[in-house]
Amino acid sequence: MDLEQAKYRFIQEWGVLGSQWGINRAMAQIQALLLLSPKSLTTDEIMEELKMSRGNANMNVRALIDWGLVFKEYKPGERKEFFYTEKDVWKITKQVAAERRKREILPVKQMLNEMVELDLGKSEEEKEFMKISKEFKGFVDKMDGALESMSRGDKTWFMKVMMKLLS
Amino acid sequence: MDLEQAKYRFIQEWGVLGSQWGINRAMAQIQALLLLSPKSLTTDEIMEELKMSRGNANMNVRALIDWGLVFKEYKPGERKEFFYTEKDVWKITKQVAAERRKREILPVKQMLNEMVELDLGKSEEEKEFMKISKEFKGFVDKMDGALESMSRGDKTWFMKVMMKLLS
DNA sequence: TTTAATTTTCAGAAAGTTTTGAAAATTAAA
DNA sequence: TTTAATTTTCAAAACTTTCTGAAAATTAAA
Repeated sequence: MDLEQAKYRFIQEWGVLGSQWGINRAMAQIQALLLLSPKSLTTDEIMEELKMSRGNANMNVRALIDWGLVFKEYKPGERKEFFYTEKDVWKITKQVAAERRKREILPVKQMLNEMVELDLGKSEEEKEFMKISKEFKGFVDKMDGALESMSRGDKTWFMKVMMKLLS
Repeated sequence: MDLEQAKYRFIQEWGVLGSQWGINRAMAQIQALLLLSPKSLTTDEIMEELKMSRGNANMNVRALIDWGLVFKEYKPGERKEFFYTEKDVWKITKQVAAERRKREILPVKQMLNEMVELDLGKSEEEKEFMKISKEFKGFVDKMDGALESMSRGDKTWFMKVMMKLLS
């Protein structure tokens, strides 16, 4: 297997993983390409390497920038924009955790907060609803705390929350 | 907000969360419905409550059973099958972690194992490829170890692996 | 200023996923 | 055995997401 084949395999696999995690394939592939590239790349190079349209490349580079995973660079004498990615896998993880927390956990927390405030509990069904809502709220709050400390990079706090979560 | 509205909101929100995590909406909604129900439900009740077709209900109940999250029950004198779900949120989490690990992490681990075995390293690009592959392999292996101990329910081991991951 | 390079946007097309509904298969009661 | 209830399957339809490509907007060199 030569570099081209290996790169292709890496990028494909990363794309599949991304799509299973709610990150679109093109976005994951662009990130993989930038990860493997020792230098920053232009939109045209991304298009060429990944065989995708300008629109697609542009939109997904923007999305990666929004996620705080990719950065723009200007080179002296060059008109085009160059893109590079964060390569520290732990920083990437923290960044993704922070973003997903904001986008996904927060709405669920909000919903559960509304639920536990309700004054239901007459019927069997209502009792079950309140019970599950409370249990889930407790869990989601702890999980969120763990994620929050993780994205803050506070290891001690993270371990503490994890211990609580596990007990 | 009465029970019906609250239930509806809970189920909808759970469906959205599911779809962001690669679990399809119907599957997440069925799980939510069963979570909130104090008794086990038939396919017809699921269809009725969630306004979905028999085919869809059947397929997704099967999928939940495959994931080890839902169980079948036969009631004496009843012809129909009744379904109920695991309600312990921590057990659910472990189960999901175990399944996703099997389905998603394993292929990536395998790919990375192939990559680090390659004998590349002449050009700058090849060096970068090997470097990133090795770093990612290290990270994914540790993450996988954490997940594995989590799904085994081995808290001590989980904390140990997490400590390593964080340092 | 023009002009040319580059980036962004977005409507429509393509691709992918989910859902339906009805027919086929299975199961168990009569 | 029938017969009827129930579950499963799957082709086609509906829906959702992603992608393209060309036009519009922006940027900066000439």
